[in-house]
Amino acid sequence: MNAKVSSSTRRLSPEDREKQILDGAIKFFAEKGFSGQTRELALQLGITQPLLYRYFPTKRSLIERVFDEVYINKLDPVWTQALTDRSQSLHKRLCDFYCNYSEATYRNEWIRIYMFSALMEEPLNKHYIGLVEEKILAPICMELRHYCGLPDIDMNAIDQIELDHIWVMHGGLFYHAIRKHVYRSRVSSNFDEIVSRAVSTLLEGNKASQY
Amino acid sequence: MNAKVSSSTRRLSPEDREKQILDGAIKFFAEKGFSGQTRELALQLGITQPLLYRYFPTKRSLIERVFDEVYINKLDPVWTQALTDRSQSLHKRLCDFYCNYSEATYRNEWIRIYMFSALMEEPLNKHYIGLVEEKILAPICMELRHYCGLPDIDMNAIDQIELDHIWVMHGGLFYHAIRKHVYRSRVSSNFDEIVSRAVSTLLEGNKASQY
DNA sequence: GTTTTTATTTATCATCTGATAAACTGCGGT
DNA sequence: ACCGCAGTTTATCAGATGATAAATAAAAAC
Repeated sequence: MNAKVSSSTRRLSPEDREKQILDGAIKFFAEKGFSGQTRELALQLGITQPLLYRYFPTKRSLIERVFDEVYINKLDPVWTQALTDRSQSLHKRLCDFYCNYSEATYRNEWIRIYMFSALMEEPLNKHYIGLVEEKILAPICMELRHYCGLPDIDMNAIDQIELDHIWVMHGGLFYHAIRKHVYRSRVSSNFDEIVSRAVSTLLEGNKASQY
Repeated sequence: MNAKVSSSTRRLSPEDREKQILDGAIKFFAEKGFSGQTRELALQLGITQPLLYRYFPTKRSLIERVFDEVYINKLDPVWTQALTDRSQSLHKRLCDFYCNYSEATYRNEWIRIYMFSALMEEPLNKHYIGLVEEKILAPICMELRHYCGLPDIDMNAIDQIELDHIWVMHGGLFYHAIRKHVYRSRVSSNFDEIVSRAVSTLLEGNKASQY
């Protein structure tokens, strides 16, 4: 009558099983947070709980593999280089950048694990913030100055207020992803349009205001 | 030699003890999240764990009291009314509003508990978002239209794109608080200045771009 | 086809954790 | 000074939870 159900209890190669566990763990911890229990994760994977410990010595080690997997190479140097390529209009550069960037990072698992890890004081977060300020926000500050006809000065001279001003747009766009994946609100699906308006507002607003 | 240490084991009136537990629970859960343990909370309060259960029948009930305590009456109707008072400049109205609003809500416990509860799918969050859109963002949309010389139309006609555009500034300012209290980054302490710049950028940027 | 290897499961441990009951102790009333 | 009420603690339970060891079974080796 019931042929042995194909999927669940199949024997996998270690590589496949490890990958399956890791992928499942990403989804699982993104949903439940890191206090989610190993038994529930195993159930969701269709395996027994002790099998997890064949591939990962501790729950903590699995969580750290999750971090590695989710946050490696998501910030492509090509995008950040393109930010400073003045042969394109700044509007286009910023729109292109945020479309690429959001594609890679404004994803359900990425956003939720990021917020969980930040609340839990995981070092991951502080490291990433430093990267964002250095590779994205500071360059945007410089380009915005140039766009507004202000003198270029040394990168080091970018002060906290100026950085925080750019953070408002950057954070505002990031917050769109928070609303979608953390709050699970209904948000406009046309993110490109949101980006385009935010960028226009930033550029025209700053040109008009001239701090 | 050791006089009985004064503070810890003092007998309190039920009202005082309940308040002490509630206040302690707010700080505790804001820090550790709702998976924080009752024994650790009790230790932090300088009382024993079973005493918690004299004042709150379950851990869950304590958490719900924490929600009540942190989120009641933090959105003063006076502020939102002031948003639409056209005898003041829109710039001043928005700055005043965000200074008041941030004073009340961009606090460590508020922000952290809010993010924890959102990740945990607590209904608190969705309720609050609805309030923000209705009482804050939609009115701002209307005022911004007026400021840009666009025709006032029915509130219902505000579409998702328009709302999401305002969300970028609102979320960007909120994100400043996330950076401070969740990421624990160094942020500029002069929040009024950040608000003023963000508001100017929004107003001038939209006037210049005219969607 | 038998043996060997190893992926997977069953059974189990030690500790943690929310919750309860009984014992204890400080304070007010008489 | 004694008694009784009520705030607090000690002792403890039952189920949960991360982790381990032994048993099982499926694939590989011969």
